[in-house]
Order: sequence, then C-alpha cells, then structure tokens
Amino acid sequence: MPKRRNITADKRDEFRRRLLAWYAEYGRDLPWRNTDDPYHVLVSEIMLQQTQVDRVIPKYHEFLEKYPNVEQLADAPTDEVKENWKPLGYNIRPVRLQMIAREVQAEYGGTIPDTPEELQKLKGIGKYTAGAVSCFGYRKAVPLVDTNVDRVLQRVFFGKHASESTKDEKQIWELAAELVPQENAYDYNQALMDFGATVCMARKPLCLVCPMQAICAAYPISA
DNA sequence: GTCCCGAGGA
DNA sequence: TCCTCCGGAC
Repeated sequence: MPKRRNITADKRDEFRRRLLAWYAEYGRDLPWRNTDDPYHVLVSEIMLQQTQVDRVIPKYHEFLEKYPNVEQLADAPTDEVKENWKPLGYNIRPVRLQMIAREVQAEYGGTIPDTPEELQKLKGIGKYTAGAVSCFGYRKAVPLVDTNVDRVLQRVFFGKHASESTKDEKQIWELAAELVPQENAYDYNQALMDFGATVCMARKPLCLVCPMQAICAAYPISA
C-alpha cells in the first residue's frame, strides 16, 4: 500500500499563493539570461548543474559570445570548447553540450526539442535540465525538481530535513507535477528555486522570516 | 551507490 | 576541514 500523503488541494493552493506573493516582493528575477532563446537556456542550465549562479553568469556571457547559436557550437573544435569552459569544473559537461548541439543539428534540424521527453533523450540532459529547458526556454507548464525544489517540498509537505532528502524522488516529482500551475509555470518554477536558494536554504534556512511558517511541516528548523 | 569538479562559506 | 551548489551518467 502506498503511504497516504494527505496533501489537500487547499494546501497546494496556499503554497502556490504564498510562493508567488513572496516572489513578487523579494524574488531576484535576474534577467541575466535570454529566455527567449532555448539555446541560451540550454547553455545556462548545463552550466548550472552543480554550479552556483554567481559563478555561472560571467562564463555564460563569455561562452555565448564565442558560440552564439547551436550551429556555431556544433562546428567548433571540441578542445577549444573545453578550454572555454574553464574553470567551471565537471569538464565532461562542455563535451556533452557540444554533442547535444551536434545532435540537434543532425536529428532535429537545428531546433532544440521542447518537451522533457525528447530533451531527455540527449546525453547530458537529465530530468531536471529537461524540465528547465522546456519551461524556461519554451514556457511549458512542466514540473522540475532540483536540489532546491526537492528540499523545499520535502520540508513544507513532508516535514523532513535536508539530510534525509534524496529518497522518495518519485513522490517529489509527482507532488511537483501537482503543484505546477498551468498559467504562469515559468514564474512559479523560477520562484520555487529562488525561494530554496535564498530562504529555505540547506544549512541555515531563514525560518524566522519565512512566508511558509504557517503551512510548513518542518517549521521551525532554526530560529 | 559512486564519480565527476571547483569556488566559496561555515 | 567539511558542506553545498538551479545534476547526470555509470
């Protein structure tokens, strides 16, 4: 028997409402990337895999200046692409990113796929990145779960702490799917990650000023 | 589960 | 020093 989660529609609505209200007032809403171009989103999301935003931003602009579109990235020498990736780390990522560009050229006529299912067929794009490109690059109302979203949902809905988080991945994705609004999924997903990064942090969450206090199953973690 | 990989903070 | 960071492949 699956464990009953007992999460009411009311709580989901309240969560969305509070999150978007918080985002409207405090969200960073960084216009640092051009989300009208899925290629730009793809590059940034690959860079963001296990790498902090602040460290990605300068490299992202530099990289796009050298490789402004899928075709030019696909045609570039791989060694040069790897060199231009430094010092971001996880250096298999530039190789895979270029392989993706080449496959998009060869198999998709130069257009990056817009659904998570198609995107995940490309090596280097997992469940999170597929959702991110689909949502942020094509404005699709799809769920996405990264380390921030995972932590926030675990805490608010399951009352767990970060250290016990990595399990129940399937449950979290299901919950994330239930929560995504059809209307402004872009803002919602952006808000959710930003909230996890700036309020509901892994180590010392700002429970004292958190807008989720009244509905969070883990409150208070810290005071 | 393990490895990849580097900067910054506690 | 250890932990974390808008993960993914094996």
